[in-house]
Amino acid sequence: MDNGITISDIAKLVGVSKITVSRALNNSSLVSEKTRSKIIQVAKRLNYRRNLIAKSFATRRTQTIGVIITDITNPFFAEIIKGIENTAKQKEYHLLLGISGDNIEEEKRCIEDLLERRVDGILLVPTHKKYDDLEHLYILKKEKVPFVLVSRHLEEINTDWVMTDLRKGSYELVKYLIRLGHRRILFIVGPKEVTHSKYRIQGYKDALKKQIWILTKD
Amino acid sequence: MDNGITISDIAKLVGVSKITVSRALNNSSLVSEKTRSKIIQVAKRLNYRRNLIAKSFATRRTQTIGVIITDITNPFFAEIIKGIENTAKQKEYHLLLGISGDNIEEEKRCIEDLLERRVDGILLVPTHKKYDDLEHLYILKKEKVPFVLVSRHLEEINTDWVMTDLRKGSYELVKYLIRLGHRRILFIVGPKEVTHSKYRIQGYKDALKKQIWILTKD
DNA sequence: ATGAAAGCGCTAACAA
DNA sequence: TTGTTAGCGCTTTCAT
Repeated sequence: MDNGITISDIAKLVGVSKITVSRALNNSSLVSEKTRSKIIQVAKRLNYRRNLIAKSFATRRTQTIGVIITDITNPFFAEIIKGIENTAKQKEYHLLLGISGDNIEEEKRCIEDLLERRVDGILLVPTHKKYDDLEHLYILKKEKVPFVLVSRHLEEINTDWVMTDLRKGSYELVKYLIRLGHRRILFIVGPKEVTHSKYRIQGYKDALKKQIWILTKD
Repeated sequence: MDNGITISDIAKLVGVSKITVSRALNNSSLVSEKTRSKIIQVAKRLNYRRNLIAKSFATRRTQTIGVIITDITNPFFAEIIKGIENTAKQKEYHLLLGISGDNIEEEKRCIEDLLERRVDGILLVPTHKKYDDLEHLYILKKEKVPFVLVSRHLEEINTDWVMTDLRKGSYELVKYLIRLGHRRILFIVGPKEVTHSKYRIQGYKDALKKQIWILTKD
């Protein structure tokens, strides 16, 4: 599976210690340019490939962030993943993917999995189903796992979150229709106990309240 | 980040050796039921969580498969990811995600990343752009990394691959139109140097050759 | 600028 | 059934 070359092999060939090889390969300033270039040269010749598992084990950091979404088939989330992956890549981070299927039990399992795998942090799109069991999120807080909620915000959990401005979105939408001259606007939303729906309805109402639009046309 | 509990802690508390704890937690039959239940009980009490990094390091297996796709925004690939994740989960495997952006250099980088992270295998949707530099795939072969090509097949690389039957697909498509009575059928495909297009054109021609359809109607 | 020793948390191989 | 020893490949700490 791997070619089996480790820093020890390089160290022997170059005639230095493992740690010097490690330093050279990690751009530490504690290595002379001469030894560094020698080391890098040998590393290339042997097709050395760092073992990130060993590194993670030693440093206790995985350079990995776990991403849990409800449904990758939803273009909205696909787009989000794309964005995450893009900036993660720039920071040399990797993505461990979990799909909850919008199911609370599965969501919990995903989180446990990611913790076992020692991700450095978690991005979570929580289930949209109503649930009162927030234990898994409290665990994240308690164990100081950095995490941010995506696309849904839970009042009870004090953590960072990102979300589209739904209220403003539907406000703009309705405003647009009003400007076109429409007066009787039917607004169809999802289940009204879901916060998303509430925000949207709010925006709808906002717009209706300002029927002023009809007159001003900007 | 983690709660810091290791099998050593459990071992001390229960009064057994680490390896016994390890065995108990891994459902080995080399532990008496009595000790096992004691161990599991203590593990639960301490909120023990296995360190999969340490395990991977020791066993040299990560239980992770790398998936490289060109574009997650494409519903076709999103659907594929969903399927992969679904069966991976059942086998207690995890997905490390790479997005190549349909770019050969990025594809190479993704592969190198996954190898550094010591994935157990790779599923690759290769770039659809024409390229002659297959070095990275040869490396996979040489180092015996299990990998399978998805949605594109490269003649030069002797490996497993999965793909939709494009030829049959467009054959069915055209056959359908013919049966409806259409005679002059325009067929629009992508760049014709892409194998995908070739297959589709082939299916188109297949159908035209059998204009028999018109008569038989099944 | 370089190195020696220890350790990260687990499992493999061998004993008992 | 249980334990001992060693080791996975790297980094950390402390010397030199």
